[in-house]
Amino acid sequence: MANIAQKSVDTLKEAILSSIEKAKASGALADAPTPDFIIEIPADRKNGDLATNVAMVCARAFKTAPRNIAQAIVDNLSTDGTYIERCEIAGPGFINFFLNKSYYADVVKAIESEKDSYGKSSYGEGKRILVEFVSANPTGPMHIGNARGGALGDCLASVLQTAGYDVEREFYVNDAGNQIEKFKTSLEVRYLQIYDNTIEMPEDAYQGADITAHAEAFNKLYGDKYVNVPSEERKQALCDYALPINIANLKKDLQKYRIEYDNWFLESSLHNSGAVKDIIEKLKASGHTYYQDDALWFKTTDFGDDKDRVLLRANGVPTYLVPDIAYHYNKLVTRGFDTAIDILGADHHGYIPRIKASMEALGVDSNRLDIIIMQMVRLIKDGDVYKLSKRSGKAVTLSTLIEEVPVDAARFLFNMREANTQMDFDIDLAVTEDSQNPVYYVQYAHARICSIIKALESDGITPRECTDEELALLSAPEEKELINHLAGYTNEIIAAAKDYDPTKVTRYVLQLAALFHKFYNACRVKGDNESLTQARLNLCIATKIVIKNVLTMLKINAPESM
RNA sequence: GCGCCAGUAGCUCAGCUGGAUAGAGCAACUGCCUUCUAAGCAGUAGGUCAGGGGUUCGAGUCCCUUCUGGCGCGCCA
Repeated sequence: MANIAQKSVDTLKEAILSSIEKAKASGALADAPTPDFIIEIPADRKNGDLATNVAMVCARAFKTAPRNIAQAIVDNLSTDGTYIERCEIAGPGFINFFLNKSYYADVVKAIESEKDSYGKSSYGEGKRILVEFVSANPTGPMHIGNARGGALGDCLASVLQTAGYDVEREFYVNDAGNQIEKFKTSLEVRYLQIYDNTIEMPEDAYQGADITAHAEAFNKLYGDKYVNVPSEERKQALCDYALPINIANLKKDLQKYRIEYDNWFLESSLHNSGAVKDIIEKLKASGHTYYQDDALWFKTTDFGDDKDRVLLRANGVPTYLVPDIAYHYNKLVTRGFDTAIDILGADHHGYIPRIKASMEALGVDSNRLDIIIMQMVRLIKDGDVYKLSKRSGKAVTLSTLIEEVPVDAARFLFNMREANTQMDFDIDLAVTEDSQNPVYYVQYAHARICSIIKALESDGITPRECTDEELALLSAPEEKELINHLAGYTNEIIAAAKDYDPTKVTRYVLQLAALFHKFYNACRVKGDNESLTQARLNLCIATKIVIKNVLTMLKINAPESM
């Protein structure tokens, strides 16, 4: 798990620090504490491969002009043990550093020796993280927002795994509570309507065609057997029939979308085990509850929420909040995950303070619960907006989406936009098989590399290990930039894990593909110089490994030919 | 009214804890295949970073304010 890019920064930082100490000892710099400074990769390569602002941030502490400090640091700098070839002072006092040839050689060698593992790190220290995402109601099909949440959640889980966390993926099945009651009532009405068409469907019931289909299928199996039994018995029979089918369909659709969960956690299990009742007692014991108007209230205002929330209605029935609290308690305490991540739609953002308050009341550090809010998606087709409405019954479902759009494209496009920005998903773009579609741009780079390797092979040129001197031949700007970008992969994964933002990785691989295409056009692999050909071939292979690793992580195909 | 998210090129969006001349892609225009995949590359053009204040060596980035858009503000989930 070599991270050459990080090593180049770390060794440089040490060298700078000891240079400053040397300068202080000789009196060239004032003997004051050194403030924290950064080493960054400049946007413009003319400003070096690495640059530091150390001289500027020290100006005040050392009471010296930045450029003079920079000069003192450079004068005392020893680059032994670093990847630095030379440096220069520029602008208001930046020190710019240029990497030496062994840096580039080491990067290529590290990728080729680590192969599938390149990019992995131990950043997460094996901490256990539970990522809960989609968790769509089992009362109906999933919609387009679930497609975004699915792609983001699944890829976030993969990123965290790659960064060294112990990750589990989970789907929370709301198979209890009010939604299910509504589901039962809707099924009942549709079933009874088969025998008596004067019965009316309540306005707030599920109007979708899937409910009617369930009722008809149920009727085929049982006929009028459940027409003249008590309502409760009828509803239960209908639900026992339809709910498992719905859950199976959720699983099937998500599998097609390449999402496999470690756990399907049933809300009903929390009721059956008594966990829901327990949690009410625990909350009462915490002293943050009170009775008013016959209802039991949770004083979330004690924890900064803007109003208190009802736990038990006046009729004694718990609100959704109670099983939800029990569920999160189960994640963080019963099962002992270090961190739990929920991915929720923007319409649930008001929910964050109350659920965090509940953890605090129960003595659980609410920082262990991270909630990612995902803004809404609009579906665009033929330049028009497809309005999403679960009510209308003509909502665009996840399964329709992946019938129309290749899964590769859907997963890639949903992973291009950060979760907290609104997004338009353009169906026409997703099905386009040309350069407008970014997923093909990346896949094309991979296929192109495979093709080069094959072409060389048929000319009798097979890849072999290169010496450092041979790899040092990779000195064209296009080659250096490509290698630099390859070197940054591990840190990119770590940054994505740190920010819970898998979309960084998508943009990373897009940039990688662009740099490869530039390299391809500027530098011919096959040539008269055998050493150079081999060095470039090795660079191609390293690039191929990284593209493949990213796409595999995102569960997108990396085709050998296109 | 209050809260959350956003406003950057014609369009879709990057811009990491403040750093050097604000970047990509698409669309438009001009070039590049007798040699490894032209689903590619090179170049041109395109900007008051929504408006206004402030903080400092330095602000797209931080603070205040106004405007615009999305989403919330239930004993629904």
